[in-house]
Amino acid sequence: MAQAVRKIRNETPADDEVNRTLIAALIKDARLSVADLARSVDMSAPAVADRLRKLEEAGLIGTYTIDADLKAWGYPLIAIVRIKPLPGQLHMVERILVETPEVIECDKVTGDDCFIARYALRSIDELDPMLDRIAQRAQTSTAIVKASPVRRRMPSLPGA
Amino acid sequence: MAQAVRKIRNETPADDEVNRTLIAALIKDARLSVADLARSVDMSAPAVADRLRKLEEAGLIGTYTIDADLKAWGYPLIAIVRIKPLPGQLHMVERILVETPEVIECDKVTGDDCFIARYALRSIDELDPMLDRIAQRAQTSTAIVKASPVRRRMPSLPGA
DNA sequence: AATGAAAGTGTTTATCC
DNA sequence: GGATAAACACTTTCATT
Repeated sequence: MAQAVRKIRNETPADDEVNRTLIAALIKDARLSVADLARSVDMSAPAVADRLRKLEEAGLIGTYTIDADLKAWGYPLIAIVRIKPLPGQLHMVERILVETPEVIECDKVTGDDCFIARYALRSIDELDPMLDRIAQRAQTSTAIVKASPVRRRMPSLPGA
Repeated sequence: MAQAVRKIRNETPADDEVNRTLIAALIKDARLSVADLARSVDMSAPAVADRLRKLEEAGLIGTYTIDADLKAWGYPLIAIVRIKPLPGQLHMVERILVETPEVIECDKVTGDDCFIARYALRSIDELDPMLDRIAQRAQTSTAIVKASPVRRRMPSLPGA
């Protein structure tokens, strides 16, 4: 009975303490072996491998990837730029943003500004040339990141 | 001679075609076995394991982690909020941002606004309550993400 | 949905080049 | 800095519950 109720409410595989533990462990170290993960939740390796497969299918685990400090990659400066394309220039501006490797993230948003882009820069000297690429096609407003009180993180898991 | 010159210019381990291949492969799938990575660059597994260790030490590989679509986690909405704390409220505002799990990224920036925060929201109904937490302490300006032309990515590797 | 056992791979250390 | 070999550990499949 309680089992049936639980099943109905269990919309995603993360609505389960074990799966939340596995995901939290993989956020910290995506290369942990299935054997290690299994030991940490006191289960067999095949059972954990099966859970991982289901978490991947459900999208709760999207991809396994690496993170690195941009400073170590030679990009000590981050700029956040609000971009308001001039009439008729929206598609061209978007294309330039997508094709510029220094643009490490770009969102299209509601409101007066249309795009918010994050640039990784090797030095402050790169900022002007970078913005010149869209200066004729958009109004821009730039902020330089001085500190990052919250580094990229995932929010609480569903059911946590 | 050429070897010596190359050594001098070789400031980081990524200034090397093999290492760039390894990093690119791990960005796509951080769980690739050392054996698979070794085959992809036509080297032995111990040699590749040694390179990974050095890339980790140099910070070019920071952490192995997972990425997931926030929709699959139950957060279909992203808001980007510019935050200008009222006089004397800066530290309290920063503390609230850090302690709010829905704030998945927050940068302190130059210019008129002080913080730029990214919120993951379960529904549009969550937006007002979320901003109310800092409304008495800061002026805010909110944009809702409609699309993401550039999803989080790393810029070009040094030497690439 | 989980376990245990077995076969196939992968990892790691030591040694040598 | 890289290769090989051997010991050890992990992964994956299958039969069972």
